[in-house]
Amino acid sequence: MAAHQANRDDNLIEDIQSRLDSLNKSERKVAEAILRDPSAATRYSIAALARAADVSEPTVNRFCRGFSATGFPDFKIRLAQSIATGTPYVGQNVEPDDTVAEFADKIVLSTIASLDKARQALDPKALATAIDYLIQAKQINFFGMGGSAPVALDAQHKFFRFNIPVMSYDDALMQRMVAAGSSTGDVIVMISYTGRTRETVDIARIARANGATVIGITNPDSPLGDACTVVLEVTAPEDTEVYMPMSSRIIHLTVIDILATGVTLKRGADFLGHLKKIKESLKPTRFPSE
Amino acid sequence: MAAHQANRDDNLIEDIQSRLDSLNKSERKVAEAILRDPSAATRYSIAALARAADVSEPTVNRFCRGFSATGFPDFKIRLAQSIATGTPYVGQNVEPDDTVAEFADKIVLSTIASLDKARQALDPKALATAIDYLIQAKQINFFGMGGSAPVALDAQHKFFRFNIPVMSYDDALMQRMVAAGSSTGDVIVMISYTGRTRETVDIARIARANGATVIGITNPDSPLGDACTVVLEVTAPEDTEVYMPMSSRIIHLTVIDILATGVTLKRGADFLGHLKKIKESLKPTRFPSE
DNA sequence: TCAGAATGTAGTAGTTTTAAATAAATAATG
DNA sequence: CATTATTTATTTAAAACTACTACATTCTGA
Repeated sequence: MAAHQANRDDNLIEDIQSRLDSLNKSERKVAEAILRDPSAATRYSIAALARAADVSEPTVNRFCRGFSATGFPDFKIRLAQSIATGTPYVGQNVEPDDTVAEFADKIVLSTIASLDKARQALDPKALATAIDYLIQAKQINFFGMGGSAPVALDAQHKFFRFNIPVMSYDDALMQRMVAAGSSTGDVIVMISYTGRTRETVDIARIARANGATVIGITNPDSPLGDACTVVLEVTAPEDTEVYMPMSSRIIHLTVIDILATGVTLKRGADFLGHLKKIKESLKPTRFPSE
Repeated sequence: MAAHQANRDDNLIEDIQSRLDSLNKSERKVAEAILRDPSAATRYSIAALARAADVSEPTVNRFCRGFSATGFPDFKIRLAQSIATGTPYVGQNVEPDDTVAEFADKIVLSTIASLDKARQALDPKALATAIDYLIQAKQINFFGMGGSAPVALDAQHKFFRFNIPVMSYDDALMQRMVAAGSSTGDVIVMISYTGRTRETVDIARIARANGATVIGITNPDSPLGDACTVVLEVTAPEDTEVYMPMSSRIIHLTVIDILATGVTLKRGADFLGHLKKIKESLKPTRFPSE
């Protein structure tokens, strides 16, 4: 039952952009006027927007209905909602001559936007299944290579506090060895943005052949996705322009947070005491909080 | 008349909550009606909201102006904007009996909220300074202990692609040794959530005594903050209830992204070719993207 | 030229805002 | 302590504005 309910708060601005081609002359003028400065558009009256787009008021109204709003005010509300998440810099990439303040904003906002997308795409059922496996695990291993290695390490840190044997590996050889030596009751969490690294897929297959449970934090339509027991799909943004993984890792980390929280909750309240003890063990190493 | 002002894109819902006490009877009724279901409030007309709050229309209008809106429609827009970021679960923590879907949403939304806060708090000037130091660095070292170790590792991965000698250390002893062996032209980036770990502060002092530049990604009002050449302040949320660092790491990573992007941009366009080459070198290890 | 779609005009219904009037609350005075 | 004055809060009612509907006009392509 994937059945993710009605994409209520889907991003309106992106919607407008993607439908730009299929609009007729006047409506495109409206679309362009809005995209020129979306946040200003939320403050316009229908008359003001009509003037800005150089069309008549009913055209604006028709445009709004075209995006399944009941009318102009409703459209403005939806536009406003999509702005907070949907970035003031409408899906704009970092430009070479941006100021520091500008590109810093762009980066943070695009990260926020991808988190929001991930939120809508995450499947609670798959998460619940993954959490169940983790709770019952005899031993947990996090595998991540390259850019995903830090994510795996982070997961290790988090789960270490749970008193379960947990390790992370960033090296294909070690991963292969661990996978080969695994058995029923072991859980291996594989973190990969593309899900297309050959080694990774091999390793997942080996682990499963040995009876281990493999949880994938990756793209669901990938060879790795197919090889996993459960896939936590992370259809992350493309990150195409910049040649570095950016938001994907952050989404992966957030998924780790969710898993860790799920385990904590399911373990029950007494367990919180254990976490507190660990936290307090760190106190002597710190300066007092003035 | 309260001296509240110009908190432009500060979270309106939080604002309303925090000012609840300082409102008079009727206006509080309005506030409560809105908080009862903020997203419904965005769809109400002034008459409907007045009825829901059991007051007259002008009262609602005055209420809106009290929150520095020009009127009711403007207020609704701002409310709508703050809903996207400002979480449906208005500042709520994860509860033991939340469903998976619920707490997953809460975690993602609170992460989004802290990113947005961080965005407003980040100082572009400090960022620019840090980027300048990084560009001129002979060598870069990222130091992070415990929960910040993965962040340091991630930074190493990112900066490795820049062709600068870069390392990361998660171990206090190694950090101390590297700091002791550092000299002018070396840049050390210290990542710490609290900025109060004794060791960390020591290490920063040693490094500076040797002429190295120390960039701190940490709390600015901390001993570590004082010991740094530049501080990138990250007044992260408290994460108090759950005994694990959550959003703080993510903000740290985002700051790393910003620094890396800044370095890329300042290095100029020809440098993008270099990044592309690295990316392409990974192709043979992958399954084709069908 | 004509059908059909697209766009615009003008009037109407609906909503918000303003301004003046009333009610409530607080302070001051006998 | 009661009564009145004064301020503050709230509403009623009218004015201003905004968005919507129905119809007229203008385009477009056959």
